[in-house]
Amino acid sequence: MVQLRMIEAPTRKGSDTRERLLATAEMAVLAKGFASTSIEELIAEVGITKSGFFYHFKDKTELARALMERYMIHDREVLDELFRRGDELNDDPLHGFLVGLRLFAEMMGQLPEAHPGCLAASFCYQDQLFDQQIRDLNAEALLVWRRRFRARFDQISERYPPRHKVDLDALSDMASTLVEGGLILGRALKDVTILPRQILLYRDLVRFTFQP
Amino acid sequence: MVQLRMIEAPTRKGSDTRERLLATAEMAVLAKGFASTSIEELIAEVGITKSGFFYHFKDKTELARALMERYMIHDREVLDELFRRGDELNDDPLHGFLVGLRLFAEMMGQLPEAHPGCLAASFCYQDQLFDQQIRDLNAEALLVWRRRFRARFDQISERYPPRHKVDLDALSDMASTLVEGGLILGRALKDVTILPRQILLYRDLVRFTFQP
DNA sequence: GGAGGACTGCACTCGTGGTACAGTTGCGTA
DNA sequence: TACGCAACTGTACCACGAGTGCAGTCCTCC
Repeated sequence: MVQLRMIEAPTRKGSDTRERLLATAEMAVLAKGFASTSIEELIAEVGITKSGFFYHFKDKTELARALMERYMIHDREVLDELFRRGDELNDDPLHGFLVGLRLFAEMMGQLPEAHPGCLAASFCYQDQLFDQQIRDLNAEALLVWRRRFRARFDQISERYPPRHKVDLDALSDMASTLVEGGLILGRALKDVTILPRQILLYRDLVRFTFQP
Repeated sequence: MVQLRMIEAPTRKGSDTRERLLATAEMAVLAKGFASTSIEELIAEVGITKSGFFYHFKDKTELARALMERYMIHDREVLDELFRRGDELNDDPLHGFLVGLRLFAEMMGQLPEAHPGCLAASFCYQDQLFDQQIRDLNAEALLVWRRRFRARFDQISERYPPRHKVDLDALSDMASTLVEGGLILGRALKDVTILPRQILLYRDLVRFTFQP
């Protein structure tokens, strides 16, 4: 997936047109939805012609797929950051994770104005517009979160056996659930504090669950 | 808001055309988004002409507003049900609430196939299509949840003072956050068990927070 | 029997996605 | 220095769906 960008990056005099199209499109899609994002507005913003657009994407569907792939790469970086920064401050899997969650909450609170939102959610509520391949990418983007959190909870469970029976898959999914839901509430209520506060509550739940 | 339906209900030979348009539109909007829901498909499904549609709604924006109003009425009924059924089985505010959450989880799990989704979330990710009035309705729909849950947590706190400092507004928002996020995950992963399991985890968090 | 609610029928305009394809520009390489 | 190719531009075109406007019809209740 990363290689995709390696193929087009070193060509010619840079040519970041494709990237600029994708960045512009992502903003527009999160604000109005995919269907209402017109090719005309994208090319006007980026400063190319319609033919230029269809040079980069054979049709609008391919734009959607490229958006999703780009989003997944970025998403993965955010996840890596979450786990890495906590762990480098703390060797213990539980406490490193708790530190990571706190940093994650801070990060989500420091975004400029209302967070733009999540492409996966946007696509999910318009999934009939897309083909199965894109829906699969969307599902995969969420499964990545589940697997990452689940692996961590398994690790934590070894050192800190949970005091009660816990649905660890649900606890793993709760992270993305709260992010998706928190972004929606944050946007609708124009309150950037909602998402970080949800994450801190999640942190409490994780602590209650594992800490002796 | 309820009166709106009283005005049109008793006229003529029933005439449920408007309601059928709204029901059809809601399904379509949740599947494809508002912009991609064509008036043509709605009238084809309901069996009227385009003129008939514009007799009921002066334009598409008014359809959006009517959808939102209809959704809020239904939403409120769901909320009432959640609190009422728990309380009629149990006088204690905490335990009544915990019972209500369990019933709510069961209700969400027994929906036919994948849950259709939430209009508020769909509209939120397409909010630039709508005017301020509709965005305000959308925010209000979410605030209703916050107020209802917050009032209940205040009530519970009196009898069961929380053991740690808790962000009660965040805990209240967590309900709608988990529902919104859970619907997204449930849809994207085609797994109806996700949402009920999130609600049960929420129930655990509430129990841990208040129960001595 | 007439008023009005609930439509139908028709004839438009306009914006946008999408197609097709020929032409242009400028950098890297042989 | 000529060639090739990436990265576009320009033009012309089609189909479809939102939305407008308005005259006409049918049925029911008073």
